[in-house]
Order: sequence, then structure tokens, then C-alpha cells
Amino acid sequence: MPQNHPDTPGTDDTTPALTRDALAQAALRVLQRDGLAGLSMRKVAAEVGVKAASLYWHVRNKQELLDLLTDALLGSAEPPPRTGGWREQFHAYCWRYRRLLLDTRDAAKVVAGRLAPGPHLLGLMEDQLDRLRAAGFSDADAAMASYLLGAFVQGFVLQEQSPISAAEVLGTSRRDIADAAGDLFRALPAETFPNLVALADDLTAPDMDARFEFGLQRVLDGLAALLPPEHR
Amino acid sequence: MPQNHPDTPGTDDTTPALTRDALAQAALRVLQRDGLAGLSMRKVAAEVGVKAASLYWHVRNKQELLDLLTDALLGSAEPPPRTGGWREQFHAYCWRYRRLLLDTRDAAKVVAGRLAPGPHLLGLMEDQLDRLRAAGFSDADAAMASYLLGAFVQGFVLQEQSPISAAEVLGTSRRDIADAAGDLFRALPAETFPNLVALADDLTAPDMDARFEFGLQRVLDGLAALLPPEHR
DNA sequence: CATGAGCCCCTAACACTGTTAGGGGTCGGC
DNA sequence: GCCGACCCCTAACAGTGTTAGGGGCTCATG
Repeated sequence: MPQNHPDTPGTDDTTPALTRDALAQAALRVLQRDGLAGLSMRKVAAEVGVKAASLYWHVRNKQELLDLLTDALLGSAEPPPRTGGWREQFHAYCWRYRRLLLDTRDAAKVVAGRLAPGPHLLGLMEDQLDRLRAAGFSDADAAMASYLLGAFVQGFVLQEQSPISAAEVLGTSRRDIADAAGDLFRALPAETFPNLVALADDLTAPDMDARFEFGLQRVLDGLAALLPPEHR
Repeated sequence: MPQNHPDTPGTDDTTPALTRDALAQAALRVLQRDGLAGLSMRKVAAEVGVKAASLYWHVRNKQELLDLLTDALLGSAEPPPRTGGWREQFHAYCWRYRRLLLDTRDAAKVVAGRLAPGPHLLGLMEDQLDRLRAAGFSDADAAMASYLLGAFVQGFVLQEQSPISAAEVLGTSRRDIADAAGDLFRALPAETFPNLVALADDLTAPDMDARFEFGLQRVLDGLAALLPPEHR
């Protein structure tokens, strides 16, 4: 085995140290390339130029690696500017979080798999709570609201991405899926499913941004109703 | 191999026909017993008294079995009574859906894994749309609202169940987890995380029912704001 | 200098997983 | 009798997470 001499610590230039952070970044690359189903210990090990069993020196098991990966994902989230009212601030917050989850493949499934209270998550929670209390929410409401917004975005993106994986399996695009679903609804017996038939177009509208915006506005409306009128 | 004579189609009394529905019920039992991670084709096959490869006669692959399982889960959901206003009807709807997802192990993960438009889901959608339109929502709003409520409950339960699986791994209860999380928050440096320290109790309150009720009321408030005042 | 401790990686293996190929046997119908 | 549909089987393939045990490397201590 001529490669990888012990006295040449970097055969490629991409072997800086092999810390836990480096493992998380490698896992992130594998996730981006092969998806969550293709994210195996052996592939992550190969990504850092090592065999699979060696990972267990740095990490207790795969779940812990996924926890590190989760926090690495959250690390690329930066809070929106603190300008304007609380409502636009959290509007931007939720949109950024959704965009982050959509940008890397299967990110929603990864973060949904386990509650991993890493340092980045703590920072985000701290920032959100600070803004909510400044906006006039009570302590209990602020804690609830922060949890609600996180669960909403996470759940929405997860639901949103599910048919995408189905479309990948079938080799069809999202638009085709929407059209097929519309045809399916319209083809239902109108006497037992009158509403599905009538609302086929509305139900299968493929504009997920609009659906998200709708849901987000409802949640923000609901939160606003908690505030005394002078805070809006 | 003396067992399972071809002329004795039922050695046990629990082999009625081996239809796709029977497979879904068997998968449901395995899920309840071993969780989603322990739900393998071989175990489902053993549950119906058959070898793994035989399942592929009835089912294209594991994902299709999970789709059947999803619709079987939804089959045990019955819509709430049509009495009272739209708001209490959907309040009951969401609570029943959450209870259903909580009742069988990893149910939220299963339904979140794939959008499977089975017959039971279609029936529930039809019923929800009918109530929403009767309440005065526009067609587009009714479609959006139905989607939003489903995503909210599903996302909430998924988030809610994540730390439970962590607790199972660690062998600790949910209360212990909450206490430990509270200690963790209180132990943070107060100058960089003042809000997390101050709201430690609120953030780690283990009453998930209250959290769900809070979020649900916000969403319902937001939806109510769409209606003209005479409909509330 | 020698020795040992700690660190980091390796090979080999175990018990699984989903899935396919190919082969039987048991029926009803011609 | 024969044929095809139906349903199940064995055997295997490639891949999974994880562990046991071993082997060098580096560095501080005796």
C-alpha cells in the first residue's frame, strides 16, 4: 500500500486535522451529494481519507455524527437585521430558516431526526428570545412562540420535501407531480368527493413559497393577538 | 420442514388471506413493537408467517409498504362531530390527529417520510375542505388552511417525539430530560445567554399538551382573521 | 536512551438490511 | 393432460452500523 505514508500527513491538501468539526463538514458534503439515505459511515470516512472504524474514535456512533451535522447546518444561519418591528424580523427569520433547510439536501429530515442542542442552536434561541421579549411578549409566551415558530418551519419544509423525494424516485419533476395530482383529484367521483374535485387546482398549486407565506402569516397573526394593542 | 403444509393454509389461526391490507396491519404491529428503525421486511414477513422475499409479490418495495402503513394509520382517524363552530371542530380535529400520531410509535416519522395519497387521506381531506368552505373560507384559503393544519400537527408531533427517542436511548424519562435541560440552561454564562438563563423554566416545561394547545390556538386565531367578522 | 502512555488508524468480523434471480408447487380452465 | 396464473421458497449480492483487537506514531517521564 504505497499511499498515505505516516510521515506525509497530507497526501491530498484537504487533510488539515480531522477534528469533530471536520467530520461534520465532511458529513455535510456527503449529505449534499448523496442524500440522507446515502450518508454512511464508510462514505464519511472516505471523504476524510480514513476507514470507517476510525470514526468511532472521534464519535460515539452515527447519531452523534448526525448531531454534529445538525449543529453545523445551523451554524450557517445568521439572524436577520434587528431593524423594523418584531413581525418583519421573525418573518425574515422563518424565511431564512426555511431557505437554509431547502438549500442542503434532506436537511429537514436531519434536523427533525433528533433534538441536538448544539452551541449554534443555543445562540439562535437566545437571539430569538431576546427579540420576543423586547417586542412585549411575556416570558412564557416568548418561550412558546420560539418553539412554535421552529416547529412550524421545520414541519412545513419536511412536508414540502416529501413529494420531492417521491418525484426523484419516479424521475418526474415537481410540476409533473402537481399536474398528475390535479388530474387525480379531478378524476375522483364527484358525488363522494365534491370538494376535492372542485378545489383540485387550489389543492395542487405547486407554489410552495405562497403556501409557506400563507402559513407564516397565520402564525404571526396568531402571535400578534397575544400582544397588547399598543405593541400591535 | 414439517410445518406449514400447503393443505393446511392456517397453522396458526392468524393467517386469513395475506392481502395488502393484512400486510399493512402486520407492519403496524411490528412498528408498534419495534419502532421504525426495527421495521424490516423480514420481520413483517415473519409476522404474517412468510419469508421476506415473498412480500415482493404483493408490494413493489419497502416504501410502498410504508405507504400502505401510512394509510392504515390514517384509517383509524375518525372526524370529530360536526357540532359547534368551525373553530372547535378543527380544534378537535387537530387534537385527534396529534393523539393518533402519539399513540403508535414513530407514527409521525412514518407519515412524514412520504406523501402517500391513500384513500383514507382523501376522505379526511374531503371532510376538512367541506367544513372549511361551510365556515366561510374562500376556496384558496380552505386549501391552504387544510394543508397548514396538517403540516402544523405533523411537524409539532415530530419535534415533540424527537427527544423521546433520545430519552429512550439514554434510558431516562421525559421529566428527567426536562430537568437536565433546565440545569443546562441555568448553567450557561449569564452574560452571553441572559434570556436562556432567565427563561430556563419556561423553555423546559415538559407539558407538551400545553405547548400544542398554545400553537394550535395561534394558528386558529390566524385563520379566524381571514374570515369576515360575521363568521367570527 | 528506554519505556510506557495516549492517541489515531487499521483489518476482520458480526449480524443485519433491502432486493433480485430463479425455481418450485398448487390451483382453475381448456 | 397441459398451461398459465398465482404464491412462496432458497440463495445470493452489495451494503449497513458497530465492535474487538492490534499496530504504529508521538511525546513525556524515569
